[in-house]
Amino acid sequence: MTRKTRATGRTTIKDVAAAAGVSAITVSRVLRTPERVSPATRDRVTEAVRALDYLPDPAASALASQRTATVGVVLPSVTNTVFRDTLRGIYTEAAARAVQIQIANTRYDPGEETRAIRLFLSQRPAALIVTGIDQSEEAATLLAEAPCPIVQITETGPSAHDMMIGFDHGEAVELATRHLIAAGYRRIGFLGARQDPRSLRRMEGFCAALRAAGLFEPERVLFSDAPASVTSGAEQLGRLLERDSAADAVLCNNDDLALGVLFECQRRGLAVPDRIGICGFNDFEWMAAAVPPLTSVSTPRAEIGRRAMAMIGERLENPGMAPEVVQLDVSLKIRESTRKR
Amino acid sequence: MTRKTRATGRTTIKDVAAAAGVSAITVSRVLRTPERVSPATRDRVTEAVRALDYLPDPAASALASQRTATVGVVLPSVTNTVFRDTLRGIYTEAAARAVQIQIANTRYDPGEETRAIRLFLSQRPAALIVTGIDQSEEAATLLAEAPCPIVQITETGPSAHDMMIGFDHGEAVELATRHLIAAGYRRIGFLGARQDPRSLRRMEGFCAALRAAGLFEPERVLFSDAPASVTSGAEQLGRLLERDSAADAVLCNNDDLALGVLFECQRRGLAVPDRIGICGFNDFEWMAAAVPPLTSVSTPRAEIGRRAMAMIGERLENPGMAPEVVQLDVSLKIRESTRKR
DNA sequence: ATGAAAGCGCTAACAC
DNA sequence: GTGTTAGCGCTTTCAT
Repeated sequence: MTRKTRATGRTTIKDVAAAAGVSAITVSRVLRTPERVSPATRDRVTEAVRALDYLPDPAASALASQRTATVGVVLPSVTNTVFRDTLRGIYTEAAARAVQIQIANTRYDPGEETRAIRLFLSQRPAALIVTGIDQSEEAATLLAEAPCPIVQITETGPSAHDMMIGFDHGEAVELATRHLIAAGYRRIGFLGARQDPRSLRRMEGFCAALRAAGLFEPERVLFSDAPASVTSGAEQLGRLLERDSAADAVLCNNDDLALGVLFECQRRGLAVPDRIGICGFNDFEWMAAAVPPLTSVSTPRAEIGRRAMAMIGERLENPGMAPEVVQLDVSLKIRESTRKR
Repeated sequence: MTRKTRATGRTTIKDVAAAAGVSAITVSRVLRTPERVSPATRDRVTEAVRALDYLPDPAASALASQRTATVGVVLPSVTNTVFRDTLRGIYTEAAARAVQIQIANTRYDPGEETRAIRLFLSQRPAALIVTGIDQSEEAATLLAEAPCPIVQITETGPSAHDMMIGFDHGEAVELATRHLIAAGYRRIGFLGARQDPRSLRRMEGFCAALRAAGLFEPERVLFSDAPASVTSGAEQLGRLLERDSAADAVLCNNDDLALGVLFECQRRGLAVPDRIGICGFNDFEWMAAAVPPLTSVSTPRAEIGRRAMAMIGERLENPGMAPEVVQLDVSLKIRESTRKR
């Protein structure tokens, strides 16, 4: 016995092959391309797989085929409700296909994003989903050369690496701002939290709409360093009113802030919508349930996740496909909080 | 040239070895156990790794070593804020260690949970994190025989598969219920959403506390089929008041429901806390910011994630370690919503 | 401290 | 439609 062997105790494809009286490659074919195997053989193999409770080793498969069934998802945050909804969409669609999801959390740091992309690519993912359009130069190069489908989500823009699905953040906020102006508000403030690229583009949409109406006033644009929260929304309303005690509406860069603003108005006895109008962004579930119901920009977060995954699925089935770039619509949910009398 | 080769274009450990003038195994050692390599060799190899921009192939490594650096996390939901916070804790701690996270979303289905555990185990994870203590018999067997550390999170209980970290859900709600009784409420309702095992144990804690005080009334216990939401909290308050128009407090099985109850009270002009007392569960950020601030049971969600990951790290470094079972404390945040005059 | 050889479990390539 | 053979890139084992 000079043979050395590293027995792992694992049930392997050879065990199944032996049990079914075929060769290993036939088992492999039954599992991956059953249509290329005769029905009789297929049944025997299937039965042996079940009898032995065989599960293929994904590492061996990845090594041999240079492919995995893992889709890497690069997100700036796993905490943020926005991405939570997108993730839900991704998981929903992934469940239908035989893919695994692996998430990298970059904490809004381009360096971490680049590292995550490198790491994912070293694992030969089936596809990659990355957030936004502001990758570092290095990351952009990696993505350009990547041998797998790439979907950029959340935002659309020029020069897609491959596929893209999202909406125009600046335009979405312009829409909301024009609504506030049309509703009769004149001294409108903007409350923002973390300044990621999409927040900034939303702020720009706000400024553009007000400038067009001759109502822009930079001191009414506030950003806090803290991540968005209900508490910080309340605080920021206070700061806005210190700067302009006659401010009559706020566009909140997200709904946590809007809820905080509502509470602060209740605390100070400021009537919503007559004294202060409130508009949020994202249309989280509580906006419609609040008293009064709060106007918000409804964003297709789950749909982005779902369709990103669906686009990947289609591409994997049909690699020749032209890369899609999908621009989704947002809709403004006008509710009582901006119905000034 | 009859040799057939499946050139992948990838930079491999052999390329690094050649560049550094050593053998492949030495490169492997520098990467995994640098202390066993002489400093001079180590430097040459490190330099070659950088020069060639070498990243090891995790699939090849997994196959050869029968190990991966992936920690599988089995969660009933990626949507629920509770698990979002736990995930944040897991990612926070994982960033410090060189592990990847892979999440399986079971949608509260024991069958899917079992399948997810089987699938993870077929990938030889570095460790597994599973939610709760109610695994199927099959899953329990798999976990018992698993060759890697296991942490059960969110809840503690008897017969841990291995390690455990969580808190006692029944006791947490008993605490809150006793507070409501002590605050002077007598006709207390319970509002619940999805009936997962932990929700049920919380409801039992509620019932136990009321029975002990002679105040239990089954018709004041409500569960909805819908997942927890602000909207459903508002609806359920309505249903509770239909059943008992003199109900004077609600214990909400989570904070989304509590927020909905607050809004419904505002809508109906029911004074909080004097006409209706409100207590939530989890202490989400908005509870303290609401008007009035809402009492809630603060649960250590992020800490559970963080420490679960930390326990895994310690165990991987020191496999002899005795399995820890950690029971964390919850604390009741008493706020104005239960300060009846 | 370093290396040679073998093998982890699977699939690509080619043959029949 | 099925099988043979080699090899994916790494690490284990054993030797020096």
